[in-house]
Amino acid sequence: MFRSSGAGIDPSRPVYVISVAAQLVAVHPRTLRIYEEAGLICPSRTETNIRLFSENDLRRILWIRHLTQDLGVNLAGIKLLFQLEERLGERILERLYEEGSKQGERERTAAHEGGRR
Amino acid sequence: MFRSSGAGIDPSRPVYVISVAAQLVAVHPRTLRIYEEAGLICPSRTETNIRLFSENDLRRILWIRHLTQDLGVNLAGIKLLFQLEERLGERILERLYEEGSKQGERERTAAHEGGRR
DNA sequence: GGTACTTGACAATGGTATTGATAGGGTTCT
DNA sequence: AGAACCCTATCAATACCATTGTCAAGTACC
Repeated sequence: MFRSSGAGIDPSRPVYVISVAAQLVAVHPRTLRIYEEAGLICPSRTETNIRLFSENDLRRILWIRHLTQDLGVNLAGIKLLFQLEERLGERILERLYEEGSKQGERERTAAHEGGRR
Repeated sequence: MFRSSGAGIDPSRPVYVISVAAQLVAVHPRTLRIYEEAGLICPSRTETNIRLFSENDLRRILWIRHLTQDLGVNLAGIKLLFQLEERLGERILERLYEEGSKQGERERTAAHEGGRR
């Protein structure tokens, strides 16, 4: 049962070069390089130094986008959150996501576009 | 029943008006009001609506200053961290503080075990 | 009554996030 | 080989955020 989402079954497998990855998450390639400089993502590299992003990388990037665009957190804050998550060894951010989503629904039952890509 | 002298035996007791509190933490009173608007602090009020800050409030403010000035986290990120701490019911931020302070002194102890409970 | 507090508004300064363009050079594919 | 993409690095424009500052009209405390 393989998903239609282009998933090559292994979400940690590096497959997308930066231009493709940037399109998939709808940001500028420049932005992805900035995220990497900030230590928020760490895409694989080919032997010739070309970045390759996995599905996990993309999910992490979408997380960053959610935190920056929807919640207004800056990159320093996100880095701290990621460090925290690593230290605690928990998916603390998922709770925040749920709560964040609930906050959005609370005011009105917005017709909310579930998964976009 | 008098608590012995003024040093603030009860850290939750609201005692400082905004001008004094601002001096104690070396910020502008305007900044403290902004923190309150952002939901980062919640000082007590007198019956006539005057803000009164406790020692705990001051400690929290110093925390905010550390996160913003030293780590570059913005208020949205701090709010998220505080919410997170509340949800988890732990002093997760203290670990970050220790790690933040250790950043200058580490390189020595390779093992980063630490007392996890 | 004078000093300090309240909220609210407006603004200046400096920093961040994002996108964009550019330059010089390497990689991949046809 | 050539086209198209990648690399790093730099400069810049836009828009927003954080902090400080002030000014106004109103209330509280001594």
